[in-house]
Amino acid sequence: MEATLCGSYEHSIDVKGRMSFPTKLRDILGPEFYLCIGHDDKFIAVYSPEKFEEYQEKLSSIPGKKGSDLRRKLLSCCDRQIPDKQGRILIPPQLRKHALLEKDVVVIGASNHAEIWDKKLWDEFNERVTVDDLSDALEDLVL
Amino acid sequence: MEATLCGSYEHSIDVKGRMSFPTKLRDILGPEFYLCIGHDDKFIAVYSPEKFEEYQEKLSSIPGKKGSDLRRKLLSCCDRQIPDKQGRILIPPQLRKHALLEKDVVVIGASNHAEIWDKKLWDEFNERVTVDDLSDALEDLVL
DNA sequence: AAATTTTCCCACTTTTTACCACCAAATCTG
DNA sequence: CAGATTTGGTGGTAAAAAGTGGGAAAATTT
Repeated sequence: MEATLCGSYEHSIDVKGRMSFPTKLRDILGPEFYLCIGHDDKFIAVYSPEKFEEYQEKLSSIPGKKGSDLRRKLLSCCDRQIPDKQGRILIPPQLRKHALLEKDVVVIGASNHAEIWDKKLWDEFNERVTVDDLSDALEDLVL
Repeated sequence: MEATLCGSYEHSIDVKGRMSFPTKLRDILGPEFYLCIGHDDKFIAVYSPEKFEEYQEKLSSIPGKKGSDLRRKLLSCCDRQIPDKQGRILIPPQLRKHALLEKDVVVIGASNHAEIWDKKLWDEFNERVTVDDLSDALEDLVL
């Protein structure tokens, strides 16, 4: 079993559109990974090649017009990234726009994938979603 | 069956954010462990890699937006720690904030995990919760 | 072919991490 | 019971790694 992606890391996008990707997450994800549209909020989802493969297969299994529209929409934004020697990646403009990334960003680990958030939006998320609010869901979680 | 984590140990966090982790608990937990948000009070929960794995899998099983919010919220704060040669670990700022850790802390063993409390909060807990108050739950407990 | 954009790499700065040495407390031994 | 030894805890320093800015080379476009 591969290690779990976790933790949060603050970085910033420079004038060239580059951002350094957290070393600890890179160590787990491997030398290359895929940037995709995040589904249930405004962020960029980061998958290892294996996870990306799974993602794609799931997409392919959706039938009809809805399926092909979805594939078009989602896959057209995906981008394979190989960090440079300094561990930086380039954020494509469409994804940057989708996730509303300005300058300061937060990268978080979320078990099988990572997520890139604009810092402001992440701070808002953290204010909006508190551990107390989720406590009912947490009751079953005690080890 | 591995040994039970128990006892309480007073330590303090130095200017660098380091604290020495009790030797007796380290001997049981092993060479590395995970720091996570404590759920039902203000503290840091400490899990062995195996327990953390379980924790993560339980989290992954929660469906829907609530599930992904929960994973985001909780896993973004988790941190894998390997104590240095002196047995010290580094407390990440978010977790320190969550558990309201100032300088003096108490580490307690709680069977399958450990907990890091701010000393003040732990003292308050001990005043608030007495064995007498819990006596009804204790009746079935006689060996 | 010139200019602009993109990619890759170098070097400096800052942060992090690992190690070393000292101090205190507890334990052991004569 | 007292000195000695070992073990655990703390502060500080040095080395390593990560992060950032900038510049040169390659590729692309006009």
